[in-house]
Amino acid sequence: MHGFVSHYTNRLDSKGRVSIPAAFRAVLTRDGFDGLYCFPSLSQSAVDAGGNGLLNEIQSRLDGIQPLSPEHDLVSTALFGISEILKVDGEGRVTLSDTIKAHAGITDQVVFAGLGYKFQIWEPGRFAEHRAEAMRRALGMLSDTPAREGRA
Amino acid sequence: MHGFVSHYTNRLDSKGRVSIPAAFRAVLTRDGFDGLYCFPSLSQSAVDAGGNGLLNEIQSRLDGIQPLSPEHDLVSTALFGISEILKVDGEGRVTLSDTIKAHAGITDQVVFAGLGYKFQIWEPGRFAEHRAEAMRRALGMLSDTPAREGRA
DNA sequence: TGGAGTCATATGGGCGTCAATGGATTCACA
DNA sequence: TGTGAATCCATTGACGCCCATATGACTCCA
Repeated sequence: MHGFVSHYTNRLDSKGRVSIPAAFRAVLTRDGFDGLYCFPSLSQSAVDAGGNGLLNEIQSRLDGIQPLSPEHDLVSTALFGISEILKVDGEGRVTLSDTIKAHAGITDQVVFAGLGYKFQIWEPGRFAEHRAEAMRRALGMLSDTPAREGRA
Repeated sequence: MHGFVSHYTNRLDSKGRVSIPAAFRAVLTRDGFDGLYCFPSLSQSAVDAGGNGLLNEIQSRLDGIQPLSPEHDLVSTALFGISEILKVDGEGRVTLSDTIKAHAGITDQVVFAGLGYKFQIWEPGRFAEHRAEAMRRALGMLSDTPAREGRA
């Protein structure tokens, strides 16, 4: 299996730690990134997370922009500056920062949702809404979009 | 990790010293630059800082401009002439000059924000605004970028 | 087919280490 | 000799690291 798929719900403990689902940890390990790269989603109240696969995706976007330009600063601020690298402990847990928790409205539980090259971390209630919305809109997009390789 | 990523908030002590985040220090050490190269951002009320990686980026930018031309003088003045090299003490702290503090509106706290090949130093309040702005505009820039395929 | 045993994951908590911070002492230079 | 800076030392508080336990799924065997 290549990427992050399926979804899992885990709890935060008293120190704010939460276990990354074992299936996702396996992907991160294979990916070779030490830690968990994550940042608030630009358009949703969720957190985008991943490893080198996600990082490469971001870097390839930045490669098209001239360094030292205001545009480059802007995008790299949004993607690198706002991001955080969380350490993963021996048990596969991370501690979410206050910034991240605030952005996603996370309190005591989170949903991990796989999106292939990355995954998202949601507050369970918001994820339920998002999921419903995503299903409706994806249906519309899939029906009038030409067939494309189904990436995993 | 190759570049400056994530962000940190640190305080200035009574002598105006502030600790460079350990993660950034690690990058600077590997980068091999002794000290901290920094200059006021041309477009923002922040300070650009980094090591050899940043210097190389500037140099390669200058390479595209005809030497001895007024344009070259202008750019090299803006990027080299205005810069300062701050000394890093044994604990990994630097003392920001008055010029720099004035430019960025820094008083007692600063945010270090990684932008990959360099990082920026902000007054926390201004960074919060800038961050929100960056997220909004980056979203716009990224979403109408042609979609790419073939991710890992 | 059912039950016991086994295993892996999720979860809880304690402790040591390091980074951030504050202060003091020494040094250089005017 | 005074002023500012650089180096050194001390404190503390967070976080990384380790060990212990619970819980549920799965296997294997009777």
